[in-house]
Amino acid sequence: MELTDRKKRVLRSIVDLYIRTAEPVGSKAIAEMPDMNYSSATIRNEMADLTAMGYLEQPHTSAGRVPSAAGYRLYVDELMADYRLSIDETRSINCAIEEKMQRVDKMVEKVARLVSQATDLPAISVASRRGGATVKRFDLILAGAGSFILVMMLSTDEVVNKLIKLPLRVEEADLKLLAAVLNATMTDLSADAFTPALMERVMASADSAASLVPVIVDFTADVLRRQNSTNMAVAGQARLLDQPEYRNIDKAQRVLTGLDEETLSGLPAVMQNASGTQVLVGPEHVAQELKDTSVVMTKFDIGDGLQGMIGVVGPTRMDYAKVTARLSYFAESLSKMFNKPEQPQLPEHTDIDPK
Amino acid sequence: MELTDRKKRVLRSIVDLYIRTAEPVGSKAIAEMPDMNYSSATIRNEMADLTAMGYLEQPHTSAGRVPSAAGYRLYVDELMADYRLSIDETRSINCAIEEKMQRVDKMVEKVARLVSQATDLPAISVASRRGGATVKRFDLILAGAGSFILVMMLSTDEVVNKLIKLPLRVEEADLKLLAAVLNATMTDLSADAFTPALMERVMASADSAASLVPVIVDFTADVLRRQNSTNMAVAGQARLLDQPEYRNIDKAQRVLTGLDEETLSGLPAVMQNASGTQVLVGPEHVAQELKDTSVVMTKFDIGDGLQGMIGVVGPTRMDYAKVTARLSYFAESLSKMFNKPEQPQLPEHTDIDPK
DNA sequence: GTTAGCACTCAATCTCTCTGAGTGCTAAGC
DNA sequence: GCTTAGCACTCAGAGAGATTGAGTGCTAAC
Repeated sequence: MELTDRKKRVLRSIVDLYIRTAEPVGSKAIAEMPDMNYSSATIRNEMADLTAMGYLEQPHTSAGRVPSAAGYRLYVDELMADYRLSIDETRSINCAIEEKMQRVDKMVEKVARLVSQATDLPAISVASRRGGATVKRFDLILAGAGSFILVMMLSTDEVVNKLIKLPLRVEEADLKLLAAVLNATMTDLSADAFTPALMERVMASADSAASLVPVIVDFTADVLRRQNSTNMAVAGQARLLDQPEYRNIDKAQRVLTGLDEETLSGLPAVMQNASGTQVLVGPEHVAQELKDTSVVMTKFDIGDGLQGMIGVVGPTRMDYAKVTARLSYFAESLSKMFNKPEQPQLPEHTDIDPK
Repeated sequence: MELTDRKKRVLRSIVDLYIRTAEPVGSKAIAEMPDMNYSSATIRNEMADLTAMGYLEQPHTSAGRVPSAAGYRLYVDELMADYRLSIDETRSINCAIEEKMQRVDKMVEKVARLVSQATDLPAISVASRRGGATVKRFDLILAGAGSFILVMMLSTDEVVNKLIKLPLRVEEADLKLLAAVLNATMTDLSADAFTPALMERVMASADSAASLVPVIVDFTADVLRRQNSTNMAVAGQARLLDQPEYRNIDKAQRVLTGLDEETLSGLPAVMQNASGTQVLVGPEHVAQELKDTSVVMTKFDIGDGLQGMIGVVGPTRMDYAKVTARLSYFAESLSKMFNKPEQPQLPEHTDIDPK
């Protein structure tokens, strides 16, 4: 059977209406729409065809039709109209973003909260690092009898440090020597180069300071490994319960259980090679728990070798056009914000962890 | 009317049973309990009295009784039996804790998740700093033409750093001078000492390096302020829906909305002066959204000037004895873990933020 | 190809009754 | 004077029909 233009128009109207009402859509409702100059019987025939083709489903005989996953897919890819953000919407998104974002983890949390607020749905926000970091330079600063500070400049232009306390005397001279050794042997190595063999080699060259080596090597490897880690936050889970499909507690619970950082950790991978805004409809999903939801995600650039991602989780019947529009605008604004010219007066980014 | 011993026994039995069943408790059920050698009629009289005294409530005439907030209060403070953890329980808590916890923010998240798992309820975990930090020492390391690294050792024994890039040449000599000035004027000052006046004083002494001062002063003030900040995580919100009282979506939604970091930020303050495990029953609450829940919280010591806190949010009818027991055990284990003798082989704590 | 008409289906809603758990009160018993 | 058996009363909740109405598929006429 062929998917005529009229069939597409009918399908589109059905999805639109279903998105608004969350109720199965009947032939009469479609026939009565302004641009639809056919009787309900005709629409009924078309609907029967669309059902046969797999774009619609019928909860039970005497109910209207509901879009199937394939129906949504078609809608998202071809049929849906662009949603234009109102000035009010852009303004409220903008001023939400304006606030300073300092640490990455806090930033990720805040972005998640903002996105959730802007879309009235649970939101995810991720910051992940591209590629492996290496150490560009080591410095050691004596800090007291048995303690010194290890400072590492990374290839990402970040600086990482650690106060190391040992139950033995540390001399200024040892540190000087050790720093030289470290800079000679351990710079420009990625995380997986930190093997026991390397450790031995470094210890051999370190001479009288050999006892300090293990702590440093372990720590360095740890930091590099951690550089590849991703930061993720979820916010606004409770908003899911605003959606009529989750008035059913068991459904709601299943989805809410799936809405934590651990279960969602597979999402960034899906976006890896994708660009622009991505819509995952129901069954295409990663996490089992989310099988009757949809996820809309989009990437953006944070700068400093970081890759940002924001996304929204909602019922399969969500207003894709609106959500996509808001998400894209959000992503664009965030990209701009993070990549705007640096102002020398202000710290451009912060490497602290107020433990 | 006097609260006789028998009345207390009846009340206790009612709360116990209600905690188990989540159903209003009738006189017959109490009368049939092993140690209760009275007829249901007698119990009925006692229940009528307890209702008059405000410890019980009646959903409707022909239903049983339900404990009121006052009833729970009395139960928690006086009546409830100690719950002994089974070996299995302690073991599973222990091995959950065993995993290494590295960064504070990650640690807080993980603890929240563990606590939630151990109690089957949504959990909160907080790490907050006691008292104001100061800088003990400044170091400046030249890192390139227009950039240098600022390293600060704090009174908390933490080390914080920042790579500063400026659109001007920086000389080794300037940095030496500046470091001396900073160490002379800006050490041992708490966050609120960082006024514009201080900035001017420092700039005056900094001589040729004066242009570097603003960035440094701002950053330092910022770090010190941030040192007082608290880290909070919430986990397992979805578990709330396991509880029969939250089969009602609207109730569930209200509470879930209240279960985010922002709304709960008032909780730590409540614990400020309290010690041991604290039970907040319903109306005594901070957040409006949580008015028909209870919160059980307990403090523990993380070391390094950090104060930990874990808590659980659940229906007013939660198994206080069990939750309290698990929480206390958890807190104790965490205290032990964080304060165990340092092992020189391993980094004892980490000050990085892999932005 | 389109549409009016009609018989059919079936979830949802409403009404009504019934059931039983639970109560309060009274009067008899220890 | 405390305890208890007994009884009348209340009322939420479950279950059984009956009713409604939105929606369908099919057919025959336009």
